[in-house]
Amino acid sequence: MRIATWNVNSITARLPRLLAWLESSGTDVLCVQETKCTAEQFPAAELRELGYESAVHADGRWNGVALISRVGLDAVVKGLPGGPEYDGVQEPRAVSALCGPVRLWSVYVPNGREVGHPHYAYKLQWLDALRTAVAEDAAGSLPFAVLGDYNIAPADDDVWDRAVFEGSTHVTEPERAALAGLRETGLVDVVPRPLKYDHPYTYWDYRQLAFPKNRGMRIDLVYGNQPFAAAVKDGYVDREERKGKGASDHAPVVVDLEV
DNA sequence: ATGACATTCCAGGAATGA
Repeated sequence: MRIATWNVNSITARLPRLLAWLESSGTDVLCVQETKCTAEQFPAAELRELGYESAVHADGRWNGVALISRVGLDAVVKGLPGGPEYDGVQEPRAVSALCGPVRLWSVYVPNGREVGHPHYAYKLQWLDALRTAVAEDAAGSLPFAVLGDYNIAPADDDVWDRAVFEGSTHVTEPERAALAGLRETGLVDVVPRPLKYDHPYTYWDYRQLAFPKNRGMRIDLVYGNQPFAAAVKDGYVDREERKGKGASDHAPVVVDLEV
């Protein structure tokens, strides 16, 4: 069973690439972030033609998450239970479902903008709510994983130049402590292998030739519980999908399971 | 360097991203 997570940066803009990639990669379940569409605009019909069902949690131009599966999509949960509000609304940043033998979450963790910004406090609150929401399944005996754009580089080695990120979000101690808190529930960081160079970066800025210079970050993560991690046979970052015109600024992270 | 680049909504420019 092949599962993957990919921040597509607009599923509408990425649709031709998404459909082609689903077929060429043979992905069974894809966790999507930043759909940037309403639920009505989501391309469920095009995906159904390829044999995939969709669970969508989206409300407009920002955020939006989905699960796309051809191996079942049951017991769908939309939204983060107990999640905080930003500017009075619960943004669509989490969706969960049972996909065949494994329960998966697709999450889009708030960016945080700047250290000290209200969005940064919101990011930490959101991660705390995520920990509470997944704790029971994380400690359970069924395979379970939380995949998505965490907007945090777990270690200094996960950014191309630590000095460049000094004092900015994505690398601060409180953000990394929130990730450690998630791991304390029983989740482990399933680190993919890079297909080129020596760091499994998953994001490269569109500007200043960041991708060809491999100035990237590893911020798209697969956090699985012990039964999930034990079933992992392989994992890699599909950097080929970051190439060329019309690419997202994130590459898919692919994980193969033997379940 | 109030940037770069891409996307959305909406009609030139703001908002967001990391």
